[in-house]
Amino acid sequence: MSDPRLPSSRVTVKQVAEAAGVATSSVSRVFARHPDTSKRMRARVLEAANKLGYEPDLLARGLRSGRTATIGFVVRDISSPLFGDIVKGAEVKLRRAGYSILLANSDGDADLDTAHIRLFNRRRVDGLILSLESESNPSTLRALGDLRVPVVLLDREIPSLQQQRVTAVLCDHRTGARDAVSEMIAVGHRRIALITGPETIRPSRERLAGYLEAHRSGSLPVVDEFIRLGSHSERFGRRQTLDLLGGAEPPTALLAGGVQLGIGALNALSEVGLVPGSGFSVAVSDVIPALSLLSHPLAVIRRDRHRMGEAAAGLMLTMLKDGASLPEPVSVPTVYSPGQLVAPVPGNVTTVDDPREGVNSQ
Amino acid sequence: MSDPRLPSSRVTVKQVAEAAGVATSSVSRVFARHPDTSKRMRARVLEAANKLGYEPDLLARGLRSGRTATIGFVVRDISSPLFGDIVKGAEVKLRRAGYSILLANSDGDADLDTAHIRLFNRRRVDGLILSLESESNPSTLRALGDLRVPVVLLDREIPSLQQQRVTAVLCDHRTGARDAVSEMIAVGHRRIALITGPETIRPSRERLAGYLEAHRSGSLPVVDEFIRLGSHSERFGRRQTLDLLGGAEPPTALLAGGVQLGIGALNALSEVGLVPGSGFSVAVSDVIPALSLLSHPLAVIRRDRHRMGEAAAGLMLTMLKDGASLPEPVSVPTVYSPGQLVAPVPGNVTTVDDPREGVNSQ
DNA sequence: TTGAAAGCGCTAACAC
DNA sequence: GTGTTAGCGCTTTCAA
Repeated sequence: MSDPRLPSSRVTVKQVAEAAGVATSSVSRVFARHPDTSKRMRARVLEAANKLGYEPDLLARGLRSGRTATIGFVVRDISSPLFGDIVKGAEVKLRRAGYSILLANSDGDADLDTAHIRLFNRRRVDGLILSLESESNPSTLRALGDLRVPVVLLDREIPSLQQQRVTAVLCDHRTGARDAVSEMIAVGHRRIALITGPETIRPSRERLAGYLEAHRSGSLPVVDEFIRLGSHSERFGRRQTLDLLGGAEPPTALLAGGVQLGIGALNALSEVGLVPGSGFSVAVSDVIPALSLLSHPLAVIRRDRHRMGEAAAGLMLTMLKDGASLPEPVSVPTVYSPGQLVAPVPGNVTTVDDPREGVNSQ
Repeated sequence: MSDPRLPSSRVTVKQVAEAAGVATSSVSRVFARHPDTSKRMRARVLEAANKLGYEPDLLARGLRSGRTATIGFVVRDISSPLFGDIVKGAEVKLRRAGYSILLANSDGDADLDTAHIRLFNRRRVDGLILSLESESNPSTLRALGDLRVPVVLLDREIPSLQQQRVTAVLCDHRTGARDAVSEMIAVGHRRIALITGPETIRPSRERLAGYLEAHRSGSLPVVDEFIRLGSHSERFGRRQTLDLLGGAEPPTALLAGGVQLGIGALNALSEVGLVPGSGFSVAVSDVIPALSLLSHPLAVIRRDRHRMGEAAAGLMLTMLKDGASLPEPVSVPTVYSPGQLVAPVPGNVTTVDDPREGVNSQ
C-alpha cells in the first residue's frame, strides 16, 4: 500500500516501532522528548526513524493531544503595512516557540471576523490574535464568548471579556495625537481637522481623546465639523480632506490617523493645489519608508509595529503555559516627532507671504 | 465531563447522533453535504446539532479524510508590500473555496524555506504556494521532491520539478525592464545602472535579460560595473547606489528592481544632493501608493500583485480538483509607464544647464 | 523505563 | 438512504 520509494509523511509510528523492535508508545515518547526514555531506546528509535524517513504527523498529534501548535491570526488586511509588520513580528516569535500561524483577512467586515473566529476554533487553534473590526458587534462577542482558548486583542478593548483568558496589546494613541495637535496649536493653527477610523475601535477613540485634550489645554474651541471618524482607507482620507477644504472656513492643519488616510489626504491637497508646508500642515500616524522621500514637511507619530506583534506573541505564549495567570495588557507608546510642523499662513494658504495672523481662507 | 453550559467544539458527532436518534455516519453525511441524504434526515440532524451547538472538528476530519483544506504559504517577508498584496489576493480566493492559509516568513533564508516546507508537510497541508529564496538550494529541492501535494511557485522556475505537480505564476519582468531601459537610452542616457535581487531567482535574471536586450538593440555597450545583483533590501539599494555614484564615470540613470531597492536608491541620491530629474533618472519596479506623492519625476514598472495572488490560488484550486492535468504556468505582464524619464545632463550631473548633447532635455 | 490497549472525532466501506 | 464497523496516526493512561 505505502510505496517505499516515496518517502515523507507516509511512515507511521507503527512502522518505526516495528523496525526498531519497540512499542509505538516508545517511539512517541522519543519524539515528544519525554524525560523517561533511556539513551539506548532513543538511539534505536531515531536510527529506525531516520532510515525510514519518519516525520511525525502533526494533525494526528493535535487530535490526540488537544494542542495543535497553531495560532489563528485575523487582521483587516494583510497587505497594509500596519498588519504586515505586526504579523511579521508575531510570526517570528511564535515560530521560534514552535507555533504556526493561520492567517485570515476580515476585509473590514465584522461578520468575517466572527466567521474566522468560529472557523479557527473548529480548526482547534491553541489561541487567537485578533485585530477586530468592531468591539461591540454582537455576533463577534458571542463567538469570542464561546471560545475556550486564549485571545490577544490588538488595540481593542472589550471590558465584558476581561474575566476570561483575553488580554491585549494597546497603543497609546492618545499621547501621540495630543502632542501633535498641541504643537499645531502652538505654531498658530486655529482650525485643525482629525481624520481617523471608525469610533467602534479604540485607536480612533484614543486619537480623538488626545485631539480633544490638546484643544482643551490650548483653550481652543472644538469644531465638530473638523472631526471625521469613519474608515481607514486612502479613499476616505481623500474624500474627507476634499470635503473639509471645500468648507466655508477650512482647516489649516490636519491629523491623519494612519498612513493610508494620510496618503489620501496628501493626494487631496495636491489635487486642489495645496502643498503641505505653505500654510497647511499635515501630521500622520504611522510611517512607511517612502514617507521620508516626500519633499514637503510632514509631521509623523511613530510606534513600533514590529514590537506590537512580538508583544502579542509574548502574551499568547504566556497564556499558553498552563498555570500562568492572565497577563496584563501590554502598552506600546506612540511618539510624536516635534518640530516638523509649519505655521499657518494668513490670507490665501495656497500663496505664501503676508504673515499677519488671524483667521484665514483657502 | 463535558460541561453543557460551555458550547462549541466539545460536542461530537456521536452526541448529535444520539440526540437525533440516527447513526454517526448520517450526521457526518449531512455535514459533508453528501448527496444521498433524505430531507427528513437532514432536518433531524440539523435540529439536534443546532440545539447542542455542534461544530465539526476540522482536525479529526482532516486526519480521517486526508484533506485539511489548508494551504501553506511561504514568503520572504509578509511585511513587504509585494507579498502583502500577493497573500491578500490568494487568501480571499482560497477562503471562498473553503481553504485556510498557514503563513510563514523565510526571512531571506533558504534553509527556512526548507524547514517550512517540511513543517507544513507534517501539518498535512493540501498544497503549497511558495516564493522561494533560491531555485537551486539542494535541501529546498530535496524537500520539494519529497512532497506529495501540489505546489505553486511565485516567480520561480525549477525545471527539474516540471514533471511533478508543480506549476508557477511568472511575471514578465523582462519586458518591463527592457522598455524602461530602452527609453532611458532613447532620451540620451549612456551609462545606465541596474540594481536588483540575487541571481538565484528568476525576476533578477529576467530584469537583467531585459536590461541587456535594451542595450543590444540600442547598440549600447554593457558595463559590468553598472550591474548590481544581490538583495532586495532598502539598504542594498542605498549602498549600491552610493557605490555607483562614487565611481569615476557614474551612471546617469538607474533601474531599481523593487520598491525597497528604489527607496534605498532615492535616499542615496538625496544624500549626495542629487535629485532625480536634474540629469539623473530613476525607474523602479513595482509601485506603492506613496510613490505618487513624490515631487520629482519617477518612472515605474507596474504589475498587478493582487492578481498574482489570485492566479496562484486559481492554479492551486485547479490542481486540487483531482483528475485535472497539471496547469500551465500563468504569465503576468509588467508594464512600463513611458514618458516619465528625464534626459541626462552633460557635465556635472549634480548641476543643471547646458543641454548640448543627448537626444533631449527635461 | 517500557509495553499494551484505548481512543481523540471524524469519515469511508460495506452492508442492509 | 441509513446503520455498522473499522481505523486515520498519534498520545496517554495503566500496568508491568
